[in-house]
Amino acid sequence: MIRKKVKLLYITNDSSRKANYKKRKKGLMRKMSELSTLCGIGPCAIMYSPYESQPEVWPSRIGFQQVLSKFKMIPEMEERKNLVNQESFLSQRTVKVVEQLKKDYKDKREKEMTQVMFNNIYGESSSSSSMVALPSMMMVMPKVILRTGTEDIMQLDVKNMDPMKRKQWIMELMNNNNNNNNNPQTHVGGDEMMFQFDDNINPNNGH
Amino acid sequence: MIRKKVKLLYITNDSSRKANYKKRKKGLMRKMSELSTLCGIGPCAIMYSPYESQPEVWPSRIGFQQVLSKFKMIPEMEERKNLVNQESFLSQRTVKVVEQLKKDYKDKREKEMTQVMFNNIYGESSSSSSMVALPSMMMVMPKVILRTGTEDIMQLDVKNMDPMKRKQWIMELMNNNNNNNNNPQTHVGGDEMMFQFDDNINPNNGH
DNA sequence: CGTGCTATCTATAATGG
DNA sequence: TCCATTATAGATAGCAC
Repeated sequence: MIRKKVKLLYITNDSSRKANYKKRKKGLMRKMSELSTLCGIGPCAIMYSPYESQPEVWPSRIGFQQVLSKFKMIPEMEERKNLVNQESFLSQRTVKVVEQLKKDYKDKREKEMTQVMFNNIYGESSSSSSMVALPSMMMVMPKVILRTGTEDIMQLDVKNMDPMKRKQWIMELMNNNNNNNNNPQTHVGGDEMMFQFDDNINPNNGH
Repeated sequence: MIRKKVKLLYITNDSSRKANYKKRKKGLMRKMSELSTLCGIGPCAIMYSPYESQPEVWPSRIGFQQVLSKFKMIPEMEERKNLVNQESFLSQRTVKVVEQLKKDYKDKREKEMTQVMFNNIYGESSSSSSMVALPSMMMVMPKVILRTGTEDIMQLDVKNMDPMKRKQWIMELMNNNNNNNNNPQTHVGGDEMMFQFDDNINPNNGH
């Protein structure tokens, strides 16, 4: 019998927490199953817990694999471009630079990452050290991922970047946090670039 | 008002199915969030649907990757540290710096990301653009994620980074590929830094 | 199409075995 | 520790707009 409404806090009691976990996991899996049936979609989930040696995977490792294989690490570039612009997460200048980089590397990166992810996950059982089994393309380092928003991820391969672009990008990165004023203008002067960003975003959607 | 208990069958009516999907997806995400909070675990889910151009991913693409990384390969942090060294993904110096940064920001970042994702998901219903409803902390840019291996992700908040560390890190990043020799010295010249990159990486792991 | 409502169904907190 | 119970909190189907 429920005595109180849920307090959304970490359950400190070990056994209580575990019991709660098992109950809710069951409910969660049922919900996923229902959603799958009702709407004909293929959701999947993973849960790691200290209570089980193996991660909970739904609908199954096979189903999981199938869904994952579709997973694209990089969303539509066009959509993101607009988003970045509209919300002014980056200055126009940065957007310009980054967009160019994205255009250059998008397809290549997508394919590589998807493939690597796939291999990475399913190479597990056959090798005790999967890292060394990774495709050689993953050996080139570093990669940099720039988050421009919650879901807005850009993967930039610094190594394979054009030298000029790389320099540009890095300068952008380094100067990004220097200023809090509202001047969106970017002073670009070759090797002496100054970038100014506005950290105070004012979404213009009225809420 | 509910008129009948759910018939667990595929909903043939398109709009009804979509409406059902959205409602249940929201509920599912909430349940996951609750489970995450209550039990301190890191579940993740991905949903493909014809209703959205992008797959729904929870807690985020980043979180998704992080959980996936556990699912598959990443042994322990210590092992990875050695692995990185052994395979010369990064110079000794870079490893050192990066490890320190990870220690400094890991926990903070994780908590923020989880919270932000939760808000993002649940701000959805009250706003046509959930992105702008994100806590202001997400507005600070950029974040940099350094991939030191397939799944080895470090999230560094460049803006909030200590100035010295930021500089250090960035210099490391920029100089990472300069030398395959063992000279850890980095030429740092304040505002007049020189950037050099060596595009020909030769991982010494033999393949 | 989406949002809000609410009667009704479902999940589950606390308990007992 | 696990399973069963049960009353209450929470999720949501159908409808109005």
